[in-house]
Amino acid sequence: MDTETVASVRRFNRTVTERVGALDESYLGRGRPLGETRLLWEIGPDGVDVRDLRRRLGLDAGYASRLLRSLESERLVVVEPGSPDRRVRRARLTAKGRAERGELDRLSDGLAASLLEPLEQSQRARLVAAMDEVERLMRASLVTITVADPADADARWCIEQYFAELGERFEDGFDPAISIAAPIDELKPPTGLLLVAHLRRQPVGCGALKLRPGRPVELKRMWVSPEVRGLGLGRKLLRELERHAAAAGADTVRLETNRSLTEAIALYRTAGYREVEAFNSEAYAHHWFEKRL
Amino acid sequence: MDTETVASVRRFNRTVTERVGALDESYLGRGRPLGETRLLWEIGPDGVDVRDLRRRLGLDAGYASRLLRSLESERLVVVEPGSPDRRVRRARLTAKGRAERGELDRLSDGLAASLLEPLEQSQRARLVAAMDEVERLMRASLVTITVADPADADARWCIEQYFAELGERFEDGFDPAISIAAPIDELKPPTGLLLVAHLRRQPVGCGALKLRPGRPVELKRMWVSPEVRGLGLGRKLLRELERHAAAAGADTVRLETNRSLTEAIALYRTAGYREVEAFNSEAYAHHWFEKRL
DNA sequence: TCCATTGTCTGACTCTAGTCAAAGAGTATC
DNA sequence: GATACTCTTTGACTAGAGTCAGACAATGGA
Repeated sequence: MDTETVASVRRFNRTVTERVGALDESYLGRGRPLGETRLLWEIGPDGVDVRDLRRRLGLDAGYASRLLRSLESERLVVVEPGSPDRRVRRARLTAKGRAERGELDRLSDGLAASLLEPLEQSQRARLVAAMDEVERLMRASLVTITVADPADADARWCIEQYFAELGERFEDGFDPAISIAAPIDELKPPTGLLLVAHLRRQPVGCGALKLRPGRPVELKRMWVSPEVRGLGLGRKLLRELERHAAAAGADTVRLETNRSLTEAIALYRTAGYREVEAFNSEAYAHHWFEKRL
Repeated sequence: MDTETVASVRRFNRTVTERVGALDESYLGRGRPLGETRLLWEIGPDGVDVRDLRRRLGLDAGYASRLLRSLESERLVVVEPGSPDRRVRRARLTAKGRAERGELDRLSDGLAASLLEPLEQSQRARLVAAMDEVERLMRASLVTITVADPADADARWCIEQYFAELGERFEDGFDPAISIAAPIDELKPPTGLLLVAHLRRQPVGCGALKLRPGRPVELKRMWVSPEVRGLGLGRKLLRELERHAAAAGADTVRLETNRSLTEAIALYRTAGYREVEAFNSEAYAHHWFEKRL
C-alpha cells in the first residue's frame, strides 16, 4: 500500500478521533460514568436479558452487575428474574430511564449537528455524502465470515431470509418442497459446509456447500442481506466458499440459479463461472454454472 | 438540520469510532499507558521544551512530570535543564526512544493499512477519496478565529507569510517599503484590529482592519495558508472582520488589491463588494472595492 | 436425588488518567 | 539583595474502568 494512501488514512484517523471522540466523551457523560451510559443505551426501550447485554458490550459479569446496580439506585433501570429461566435476569428501563435515554438521543443529535454547524450549506452536503461513503465502506470491512453450525439461530435466520427473498423474487414464488432438497442439517461436515457473515454480531449473509466424495461440489444458499448489498460481500462469500471447496479436495464447483437473480448471475460470471448444460432438474433453475478451481 | 442528515452523521460516528478507536487504543499501547505513548510521540526527533509539550497536549504539570519520569526510567527519554532559561526543561529522545517512536510509526502505518486491507482495490480508492474529503471538511470546522495582538509570534508569522506570498505572486514582486504602510503595531485597538485563524494551535490565516474615526474602515492583510485553502476560511475571516468593523461603528469597508490575487477578488465580489474608483495611491493596487455594511 | 453447569452478585484488587497543593530551583525586577 | 514570578517536581488524593475469585441460586441431566 503506497505511502500517500497510508498518510491519508492516518490524517483521517487523527482528525476524526480528535473531533468526534472529544465531543462524544465529554458531552454524553451527563454526570454519569460512560460505562453506565452505554449500558442505559443498550438496554433499549424493550429491555434485554442481562446475559445478552453483557455479551453485546463485552463486559465482565461482575462489572456489568455493578453498573446495573448503580443504574438501579438511580431508578433508571429495574432488573428482575427472567422467564422461563430464572437465572437469566432481565433489565428494563423505568419511565425515568426511558426519559433519560431520550435525552441522550437528543444530545447525540445535537452533537452530530454541531459537527456540521460551522460549515457552509454546500460544504455540509459534501461532508455528509463523504461520511456516508466512508461509513458504508468501513461497515463492509467490519463484516466477518465464519463457518457456522446450520442449527445455530443466526444460520437458520439467514436461510429463512433467503427463502423469503426467493419467494418474493421468483416469478412464480418459491416453495422449498418443489425445489431439490438440501436438508439444512446436511450443511455441515462431512456432507456440507455453511458460512455465515456477521456485521456487529448481526447475521447479514450466508452461503453453503454440498460435498459429495468424487462429485463436484455444489454451491447453495448464497444470500446477502439488503442492508449490506453493494459492498462486495457476495464476492467475498463466494471466494471463501471456493477456498473451503478446494480445501475439501474438490476441483470443480457447480451451481444452479434462477433468471430473476440477476446480480448473482453477474457475480458468478465475473468470478469465472461459465454456463453449462443443466446438470440437474431443479424446478426453479434457469441457469447452471460451473468453475474449475 | 434534517433527521436524515443527523442520522448519517451519527452512523458515521458510530462506525468510525468503533473501527478506528478500537484499533488505535489496543494496538498502539505497546505495553505502555497511552498517555506515555502520546508524550513519546509529541517529543519528536528534535526534542521539545517541557513547557511547550505540556501546553500542546493540555496536560497538568504534575501529571506530565510523572509521565516523563516514567519514560526516563525506561531510558526512552532524557530531560535536562534548558538554555538559556534553566527552569524550562528540555525533553529529548534517547536512541532507544527514537527506535521506539519509529516502531510506533510503523505500527500506525500498519493500522491504517489494516483498515483498507479487507477491501477490494476499487473500494479502497473510493474509501481513501471519501476519507480525504471528510478530513478536509472536518479540518475546516476545527479552524478558530480570534483577535490577536500583532506582536504575537503567530500573528507576525502570518503577516510574514502574507508578504512572502505577495512577493511570489505579484508580477513585479513586492516590497513593503513601496506599499502604503500599515505599521504592524497599528493593527490593534483603537487604531486597528488583527484576526488570526488557528488550526490545532497552528496559525493558518489572518486579516486586519485599519480604523480611523469618521473614515471608512480599511481591510488589510487578508491571507489564508495554502494548506487550508478551498475550505471557506477566507469568507469566514471576511465575515468576522466585517462584524468587528460594524461593532466599531463603521458603515463602510474599503480595500484595495492586486490583479494577480484572483481568488481574493472573486471572494470580495461574491461577498457584496463593488469596485469603486481608486481611493488611494497604493502602488501595487489595480482594484479598489467598497461595501456598505 | 445428586451434581455439574450456568448466570449473577459481591468483595477485594489493579491500572490509567487525572487533579490539587506545597515546595524547591531559577529568573526577572525593583 | 529582596521579592515576585515561572517552571517543575513531589506527595496525596480521586474517579473510572475493569479483572478475578468465591459464593450462591436455578437449571438440566444422569
